Amino acid sequence: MKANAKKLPCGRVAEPSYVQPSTKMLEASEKKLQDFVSARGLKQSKTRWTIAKLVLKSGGHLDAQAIVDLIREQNPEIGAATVYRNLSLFCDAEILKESLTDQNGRVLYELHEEGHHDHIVCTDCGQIFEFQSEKIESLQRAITKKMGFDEIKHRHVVYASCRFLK
Amino acid sequence: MKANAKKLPCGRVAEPSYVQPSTKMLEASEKKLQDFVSARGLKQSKTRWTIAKLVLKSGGHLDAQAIVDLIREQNPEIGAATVYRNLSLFCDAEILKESLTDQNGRVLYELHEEGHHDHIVCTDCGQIFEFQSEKIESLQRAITKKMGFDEIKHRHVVYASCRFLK
DNA sequence: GAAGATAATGAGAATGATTATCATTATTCT
DNA sequence: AGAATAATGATAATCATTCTCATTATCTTC
Repeated sequence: MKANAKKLPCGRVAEPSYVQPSTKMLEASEKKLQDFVSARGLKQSKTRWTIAKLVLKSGGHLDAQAIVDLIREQNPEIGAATVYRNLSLFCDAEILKESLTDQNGRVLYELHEEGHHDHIVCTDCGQIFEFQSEKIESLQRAITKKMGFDEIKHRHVVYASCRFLK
Repeated sequence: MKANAKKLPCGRVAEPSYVQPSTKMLEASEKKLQDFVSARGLKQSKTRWTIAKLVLKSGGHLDAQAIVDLIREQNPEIGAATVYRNLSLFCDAEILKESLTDQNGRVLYELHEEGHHDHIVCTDCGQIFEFQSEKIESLQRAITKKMGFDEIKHRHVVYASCRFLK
């Protein structure tokens, strides 16, 4: 069983392509945020860094509410509005992105990494898994182009079950 | 230019695969709703049919609010809550389904037709286009299966622009 | 076709997530 | 240190959706 494979509630093993962000990745994101703040003439804020570090460390795939809870659990003095404000700023800074919606239609945030991937949302255990397929991507690009569009982004989410019984 | 092709705001022509629902389709949906109501021991309601007919005729790709507006424009006496209640019921009855989210994350309803298709949302003109690719579908099924999941449904949405200038 | 049972409705209250407001605090620059 | 202003926290406002409840409409049975 690979290092990042996960034992599912059903007993089977799936291997989420998602991996805990590396130190390198974290540092790159922090630098990106740093640069963004400088470029816009914003100020350094202790609170913002507290939020950023926790969000990055969490690895993403959380909705706004879950992030608010995560932050406030350890920092009850930080207001919910501030968390929302910073999530929005993090997306502008491209260290986070809103890239899929869960079963309930809530947007999930994830780390803004290079390289595109799509998602599988497990409707039983709620976990998010990732998959990549260059074939699918290129087919999709070809179709989109043929129809006269310039693709900006896409969301390809499979809702699937890892039921106990087949 | 084909019958159902649309001239886009940018001047180019795209051909939405979506076609105004046929009489046959509408009748099938109405029968389905009829059967659903009977099977559940619900009652015939004039209001419900008013809503159903307008929604089906609209062809879908509208969010809940837009549907509420559509109904109330012609039937101000119908309450918003009733529209919501019926949209939910229509999904249970499988004459409608929630099958994609627009740029703003709002769920769009569309007619529950046989045969799956994916969507392109134009970020300029807001129109919804459909595409089908058996190749993409089968690749996706294979990947999902290999990862140990049973696919329930998927949402594959391309957000794309038909800008005036390339 | 009246009576009783109950589904359906409309109005408005309640909810829940997100955004806006505003006075206060923190940061940066000079 | 002082001025300028970004950032914050608390809370009000907003907005879509859901819930409540009294009333109305529909269906069944006789």
